[in-house]
Amino acid sequence: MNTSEDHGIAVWVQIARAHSRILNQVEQALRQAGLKPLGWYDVLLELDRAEEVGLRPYELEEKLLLRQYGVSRLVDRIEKAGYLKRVACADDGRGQKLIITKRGKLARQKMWPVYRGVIEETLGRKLSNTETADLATLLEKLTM
Amino acid sequence: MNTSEDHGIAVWVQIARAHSRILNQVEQALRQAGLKPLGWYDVLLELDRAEEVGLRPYELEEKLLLRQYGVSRLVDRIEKAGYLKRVACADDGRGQKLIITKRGKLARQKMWPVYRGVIEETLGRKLSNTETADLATLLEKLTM
DNA sequence: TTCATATACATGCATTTGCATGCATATGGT
DNA sequence: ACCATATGCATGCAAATGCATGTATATGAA
Repeated sequence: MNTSEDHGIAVWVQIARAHSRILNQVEQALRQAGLKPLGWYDVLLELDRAEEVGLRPYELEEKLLLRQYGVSRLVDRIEKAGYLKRVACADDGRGQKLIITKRGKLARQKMWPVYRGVIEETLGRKLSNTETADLATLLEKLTM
Repeated sequence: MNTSEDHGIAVWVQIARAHSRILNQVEQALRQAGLKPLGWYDVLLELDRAEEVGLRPYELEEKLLLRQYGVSRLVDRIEKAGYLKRVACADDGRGQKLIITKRGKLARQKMWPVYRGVIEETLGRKLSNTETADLATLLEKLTM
């Protein structure tokens, strides 16, 4: 009931507001550019980083904080678009490797400037470089 | 392409991660307690603050950053649960006033300690009081 | 080896969301 | 008063999501 605890709620409320605003802007910009939703970008980025080795669905789940069934079906859609391929996993008969395709890399490359543009514009308008850096530091502590 | 811009993306990524984690925790806690989702709380809080005067749906839309159809249907559900009533608007034939009921107030009161508990625990574990206050200040600048 | 349990992933079904559109009243110009 | 346009809210339909459960392989203990 003291001051610091009240700040806790304030932090959460602001996180939720910031998240909502920024996400809306990004999704709208992607949509207007005829591109895929942000979730696709996240997956493609991780797969791109993983190179030809690929990632297991459960790894994606952990990295992106998604639910198991969420990954399963998101991957379905991205696969149908031809942006990734599912390959049976050599050392685990239950599993599979997700590997980005050429077209997937292309798609991610097209999304990046739109995505980045919105973020920089949104944040740049509101915060100085120092404030942005400070904010990043504090948020990292929070999500560690 | 400079350092400050990279922080911008970092800030966004951390906001998204923090949001995801915290929201999951809150929703899970509410669910386990047999309570309604967080969206219901937000609506009930605003209506509670508005007292017997109530709020127009479009005001809720602005306050909570929801879409028009989102409000329309969320209000449908909350109304069906008996937590609010829709009243034709006196000075605008198109509109209506949303007014919280006794049961709605009760429902919000039950949700609050669960909600608050998760937030305080989640944030308290990771940040000092000073850091929490600083974070609140920076985020407020961002969402202003 | 055999069995119990855990892990990886998929899926049926209900609920929620997004998008586009519809309907009714309000408002401002003529 | 009349019309064009704007505002407030609802809703049909398709897509996405949540939850529970199913199937198959893996792992470890006996």
